[in-house]
Amino acid sequence: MKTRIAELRKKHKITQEELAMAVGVTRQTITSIEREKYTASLVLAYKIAKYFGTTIEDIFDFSEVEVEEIKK
Amino acid sequence: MKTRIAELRKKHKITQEELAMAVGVTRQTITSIEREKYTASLVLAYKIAKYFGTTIEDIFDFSEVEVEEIKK
DNA sequence: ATAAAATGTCAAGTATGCTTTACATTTTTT
DNA sequence: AAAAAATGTAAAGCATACTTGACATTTTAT
Repeated sequence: MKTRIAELRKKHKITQEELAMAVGVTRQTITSIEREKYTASLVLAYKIAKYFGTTIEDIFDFSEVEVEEIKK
Repeated sequence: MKTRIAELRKKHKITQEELAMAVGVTRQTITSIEREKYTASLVLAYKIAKYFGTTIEDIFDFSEVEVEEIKK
């Protein structure tokens, strides 16, 4: 899954290590998520979003996720 | 993790089975998430949120998640 | 140009998010 | 009250999200 993590890190001039420490994971986890090796868990996604002061949907790209909506 | 899934299901009068089918998981997965047996994955959380026409943060309760914020 | 820092990669191991199957229990409908 | 529908539970298995350790490669600083 594409994310805006690397972009936000560069904008704020922080390393993967610094972000990793702030959100409680290893630097390799941040690398893997940025490189789309795997998708962040819900809790980690939230922590990253809050760290950058925004929402999960603003950082993680769900455009390829197909969704149904409830009928009213 | 607490969620508002059961509440929204009741409000809209749909069963766990119906929600499960709509978001592409088994009925037992919905049960497990409602009963807090485990936390939904990011993609599933998004699908459920979109199904009910709202945001992840509105359905899943992150109040117990500790977060750091970037220093400006 | 060299050294240091940051990032990428790999592999093995652990934990968690799901699936499947089956039955129990509760709730709703008849 | 009985039957049907909905939900709860358990266990085993699979896939994925992470951790750890180590080294390679790239980027940045000197």
